[in-house]
Amino acid sequence: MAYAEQYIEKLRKSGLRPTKQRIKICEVLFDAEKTFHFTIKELVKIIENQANIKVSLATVYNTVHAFMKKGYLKEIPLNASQSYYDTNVTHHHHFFDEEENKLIDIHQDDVDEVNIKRTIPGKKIRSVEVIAKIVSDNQSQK
Amino acid sequence: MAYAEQYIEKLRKSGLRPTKQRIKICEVLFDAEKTFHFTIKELVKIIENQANIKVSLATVYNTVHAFMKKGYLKEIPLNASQSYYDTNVTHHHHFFDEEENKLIDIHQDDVDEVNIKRTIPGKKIRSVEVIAKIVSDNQSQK
DNA sequence: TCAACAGTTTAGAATAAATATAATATATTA
DNA sequence: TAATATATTATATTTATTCTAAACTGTTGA
Ligand SMILES: [Mn+2]
Ligand SMILES: [Mn+2]
Ligand SMILES: [Zn+2]
Ligand SMILES: [Zn+2]
Repeated sequence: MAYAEQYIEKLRKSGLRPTKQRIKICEVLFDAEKTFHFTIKELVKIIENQANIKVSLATVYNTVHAFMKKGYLKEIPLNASQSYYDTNVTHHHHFFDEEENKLIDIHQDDVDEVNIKRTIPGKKIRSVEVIAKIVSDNQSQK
Repeated sequence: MAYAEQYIEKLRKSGLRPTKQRIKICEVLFDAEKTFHFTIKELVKIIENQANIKVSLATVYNTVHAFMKKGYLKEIPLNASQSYYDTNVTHHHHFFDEEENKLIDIHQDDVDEVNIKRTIPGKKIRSVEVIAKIVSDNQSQK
């Protein structure tokens, strides 16, 4: 696996030693063809399914938090019952399908720059995120 | 209190009988000069402070949920550890001050209409919300 | 007016996400 | 490889939220 080097580097840059549990987590998170959104529970399930290695919840939480701090993962605030994470750390926005409970990326280029005319003294904007909630369009066709 | 009528109507429209606990909750939520953002814990504390009536957590949760369902309150997704609610149910956006953990309204007029060029087949957009995270601007003055 | 009923309140239990703990195990390094 | 620092894990704890079921209250129509 030629990717292992990259994972080890990501881990070290996150202040984490490369252990086999953490490298497994990296394989799931960063080896994917595409970026994806996940909850901790889903991540644990993926690891369990594709590995013969057991990783404790605590290790998963700690590793995910370290990657977030470093910017290798993003948290998407959606609802208060559970955290959603994103392996796509580029600046982008989201559709949230309220019926299927699923996040869909909207590329930055697909949203005109959000222009906020108001400012707060002494504060600067660090990030701007758009969440568009979508539902089935049951409009009868004209 | 001339407002009581309005509260009773709001409650009835939400499918709730007007009880003294629920009217108290209405007083806190809808009698304010201004709209505000709150967590359930904060709401319970406000009620405790300004009333000689005890309201259980379950009643607060149930009433808040009924008001949300009816559209008298909105939930603001911010982080997964706790729900934030908003008594401002008009279409608007938010700054989130990451240092003070505080939400600040951005009036709809202060944000140019968000133009999303991408669509999802069979789905329509129900709402679009912008959250701009802000931090102290420690830029040295030129 | 008031009994009967439907709906409400409440304390406490249950659930579930997230975090903390501390003993054991592993990675690093000299 | 020995010594040290760090990681892993099972388990406990914390906390937000929801559920439960018994006691209570608002409503309604006789
Ligand atoms: Mn929620
Ligand atoms: Mn929780
Ligand atoms: Zn995304
Ligand atoms: Zn608001």
